Amino acid sequence: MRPWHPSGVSTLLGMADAYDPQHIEAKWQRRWETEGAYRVDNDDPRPPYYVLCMYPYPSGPAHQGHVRNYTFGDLLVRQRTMQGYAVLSPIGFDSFGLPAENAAIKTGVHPRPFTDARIEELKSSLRRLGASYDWRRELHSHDPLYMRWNQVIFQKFLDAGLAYRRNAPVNWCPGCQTVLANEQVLPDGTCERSGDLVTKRDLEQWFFKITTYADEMLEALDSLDWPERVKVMQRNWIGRSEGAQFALAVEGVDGAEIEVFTTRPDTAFGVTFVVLAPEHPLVEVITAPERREDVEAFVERVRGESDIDRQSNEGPLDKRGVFTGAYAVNPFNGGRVPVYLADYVLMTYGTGAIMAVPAEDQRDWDFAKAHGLAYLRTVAPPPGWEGEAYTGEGPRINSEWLDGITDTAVAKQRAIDWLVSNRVGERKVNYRLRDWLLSRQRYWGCPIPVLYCPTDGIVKVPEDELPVLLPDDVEFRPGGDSPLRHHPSFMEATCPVCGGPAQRETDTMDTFVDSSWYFLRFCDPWDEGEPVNADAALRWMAVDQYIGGIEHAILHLLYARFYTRALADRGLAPGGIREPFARLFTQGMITMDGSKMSKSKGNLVSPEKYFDTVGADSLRLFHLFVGPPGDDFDWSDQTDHMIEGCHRFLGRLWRIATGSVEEATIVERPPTGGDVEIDRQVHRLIAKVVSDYERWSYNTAVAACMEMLNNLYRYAQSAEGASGATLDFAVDSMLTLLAPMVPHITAELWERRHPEAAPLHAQRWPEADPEKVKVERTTMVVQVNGKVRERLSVANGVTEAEAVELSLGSERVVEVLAGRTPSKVIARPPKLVNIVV
RNA sequence: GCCCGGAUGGCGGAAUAGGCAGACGCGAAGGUCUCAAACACCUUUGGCCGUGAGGUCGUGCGGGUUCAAGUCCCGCUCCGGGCACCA
Repeated sequence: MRPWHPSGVSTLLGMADAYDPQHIEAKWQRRWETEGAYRVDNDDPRPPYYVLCMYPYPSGPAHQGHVRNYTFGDLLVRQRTMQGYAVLSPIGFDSFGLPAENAAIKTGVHPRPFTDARIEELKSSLRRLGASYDWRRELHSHDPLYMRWNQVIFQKFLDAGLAYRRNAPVNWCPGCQTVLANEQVLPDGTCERSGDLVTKRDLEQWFFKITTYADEMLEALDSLDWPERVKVMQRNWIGRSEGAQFALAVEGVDGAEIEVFTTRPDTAFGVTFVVLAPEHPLVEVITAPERREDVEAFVERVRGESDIDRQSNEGPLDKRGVFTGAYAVNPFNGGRVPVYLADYVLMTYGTGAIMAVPAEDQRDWDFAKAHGLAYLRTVAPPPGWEGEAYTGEGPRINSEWLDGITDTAVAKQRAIDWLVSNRVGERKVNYRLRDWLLSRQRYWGCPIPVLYCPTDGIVKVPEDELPVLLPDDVEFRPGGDSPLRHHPSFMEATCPVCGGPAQRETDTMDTFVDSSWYFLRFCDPWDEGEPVNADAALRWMAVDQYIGGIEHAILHLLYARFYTRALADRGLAPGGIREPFARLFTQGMITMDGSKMSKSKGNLVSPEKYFDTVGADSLRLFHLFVGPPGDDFDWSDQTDHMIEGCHRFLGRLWRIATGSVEEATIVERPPTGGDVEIDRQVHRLIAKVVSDYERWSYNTAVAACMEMLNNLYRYAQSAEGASGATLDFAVDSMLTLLAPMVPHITAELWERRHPEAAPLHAQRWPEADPEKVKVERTTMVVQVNGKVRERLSVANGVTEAEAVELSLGSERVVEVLAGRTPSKVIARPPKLVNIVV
């Protein structure tokens, strides 16, 4: 059916059925899937493009945050496909994790069927949204095959020393009944998941040596096309600091040396005391007998403090430290300085001991003051300085061979040179980043594939026995102790080395392990010989566009960067692949009354009811239109109205594309000025939408389409009527531009208009004719003293002289000037002339 | 404390390179169609003054640069995020 009556003047009311989103959305979803429209093979000849949204934790039907995330991703998939790329668009589910296990404890339903049901619900939502994936590549982290590779990789890391086990003070969440990585503890000392106060425990735990890559990951950040704030967060988290490390001998204690790390070796002549962390192993060795009682009481008190107490820099400083009675010798000048303990010195950073220079460090100053300790300036403050510690630039003093040097960098270098040549110290770089604690004392995760043998120690489960699966016949009890610890047939094993009885590891892996390499597996999820197929990875990696929430700025994104490198260096992925995600986009959160939507708050707004009423296209359009994709959006009473507004727009699109606009007049005629103007507007629209898509400005792209549609209605309803050819070109162009945003309605309308042509998703992305994008005439603003007084229509190529002449000659300007002579005229043809009097 | 980001009508937001502030949408008011409603459509919609033409003020606050500032500079306020005894 051709939409416009082919001859003469006609009114086309009631020629077509009304817009019925439910019907057409189901139809096209079915068709895309049976056709495999978004399947892509690894030998596809088109240029590759990899789009990935962070795979979701399956918590049931989608919420608005999912809708937003997957709409952005789907838009890009569809647009790049129309642009001629082979687009890899996989999806999977981050299906291990605590909520399923907590549900099991509460209801008795095993996590596996529980999780599988939630996955089906979420998949149904994604399908109803119209998101286009290569479903053949679907991946679940709890799939035995994926678990197997997870375990193989773990063992390779173990062989390489990248995974290791040690006893360490670790973060324990009483709510989750498990340990947490540092990254999972919020700044206020609570668990990022449960909100419970995290405590410290000494436990044997598994770690990944992420610190090996600290420097490389820090440096490579510069090369990533990521939001600057995410890069800043990662830089801070890695926390590189350069300095020196050296030892101070302890007076009267043979062999006892205190290693300190400092970023200011240039101030070492000003050391007036040394401070150890209360947990420092030397404390017992060096404490003087007469100080023992006080020191032990102090250590005991600090041990009982939570991390938060310890890190809150309140409380009187004289109570936060204690004298050990020992003295250390400063190698720089032989100075004898007292050794203190203080709770603010952390055993986990640097060497657990610091040299204190009160004159150049405010903390040390405060501590010195509270304990009546001396200070010695080694950097001369400027004249008239009345402050306390001075951390600025100035000439060195009281520092023997450093005296007179003003440049801090030079002084540091000299100090380090001195340390090295005298063999008392070295240059040293320290990081805030700690190794990644990956073991979890929970059931619903990937088992760590090792055994403990009384004779052979830690032994890998033989590869042909992998994966170590989770037993199903387990009992979930309140209190949260891992059911694996109460499952004899799981725990009892045979040592593959000696054949004797061994005990199986009952800890499972942090679920962030699963998500640290899934994007590599997607490249070839069928490979049965190795976790990552090298050819496929070389073809698709890195992910060209990764899309997800800002909440993963550190956790997931840092772990994935580590894993990619670690796999590459172990030969498990091509060595050239260092960075997993070339471009990252972090979309804003959907909030309600300013706080995050969540099941527990009961403020979820289900997308399902919109699918059932206005349809997925209207909801998608709303999420694209409502504001910049990177900004948060607060859901409110008004939101439904805005969604209806988007639905209204689609209704108008439907009517104009099916030729059922009231009082529209369509004519066949040689092009008039009005026809040409509409044609030019369409080309400008194409150019705008294309550039808006590239700069993540979907809201303005939608606005431009709405404006165009308004113009088309005015055009079609005008007295002169619309040219059928012009209108057809305009409508077809709009359908193409809108296809990535609202795929169902556009596909349906395209099919109705062009039943014999290829479907819309197989059409080429339009290109604007640069000649037609150019503007011929512009409205030039004429200002007098910076105030707009007149608008003149001028040719685009108007010269400066012409523009000035036109402006000064305009009736209105003459009137406003009222005889005054301009002192200055600024002309910026063809946009603006400003006359100054 | 340090580092990022932000503040524009009643609301969400636009202004991409210093050059027409408020695009587009929502809401509101009035109207057309209808027996009525729904749908749809039309008009108005930053404040103040003015019947009108028009004038004037206006982008968190105070200064500045410029012919011209939401945009640049200096100094603040408030909101959001990150880091924080890290030696």
